[in-house]
Amino acid sequence: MKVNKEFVRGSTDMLVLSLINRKDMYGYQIIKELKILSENVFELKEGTLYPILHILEEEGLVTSYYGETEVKRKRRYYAITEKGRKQLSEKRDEFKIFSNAVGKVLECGV
Amino acid sequence: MKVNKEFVRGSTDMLVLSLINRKDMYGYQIIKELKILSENVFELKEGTLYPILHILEEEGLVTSYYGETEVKRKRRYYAITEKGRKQLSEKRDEFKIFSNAVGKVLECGV
DNA sequence: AATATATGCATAGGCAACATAAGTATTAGG
DNA sequence: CCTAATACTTATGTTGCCTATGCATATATT
Repeated sequence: MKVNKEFVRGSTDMLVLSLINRKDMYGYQIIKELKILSENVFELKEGTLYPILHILEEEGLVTSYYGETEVKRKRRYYAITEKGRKQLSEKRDEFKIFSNAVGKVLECGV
Repeated sequence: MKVNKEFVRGSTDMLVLSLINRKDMYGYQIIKELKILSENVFELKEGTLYPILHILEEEGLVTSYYGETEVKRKRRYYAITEKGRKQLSEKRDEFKIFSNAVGKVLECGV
């Protein structure tokens, strides 16, 4: 993790949803692709991600299923739901409001 | 507070330092001006801010003094230190890295 | 063949940042 | 005179995430 973890707090759900929104994904894959996409800024721990996925599923934002033929190793894939897409959209908007506000405060203090 | 509080977590110190960097300020004033500057996005609670100010002072990032003549009411003013300016600059850079990374992840998921 | 490394998932336990909430005291305005 | 705003303080609780560990399988290395 390249940045203070406290910054990331609160945006993890949104980031995970955003990845799953592209395509169905399994946990381990989410960790790897998030690291690559963010250019090593985000390095989710397994102990962080898996509980989040379980909660997202409980809340009906994603559904899950076992990957079939491709590999023998068990993989639980997650797919975003309509509710999840809506939530993602809201979070995305909220984040923009947030980061714009931070920008305003930081600029004036220069 | 217009946005999920969890987004704000981790950036509070930076925001407070940024305000104090403009000019010496007292606690109550910080709350009010932060609200105005951010256009109601950030609404710090007293129970959040004052402990933060005390910690910033302990860490040598700010110093404090009692306001003198202007008003009778006691006001503890906070001033940023050299160490505080350095810290602010680092946090600012970190936040840019963070928000750029979020941008990358969100964009690709559209 | 034995070992290490990567893949893949799971969960108990703890920390620290912040919110909640309540308290004290002074001043301004109706 | 009484309410609202100003100004600061502190205890207690919540929660998102990390740490740490465990399990199991597949691949690479030696």
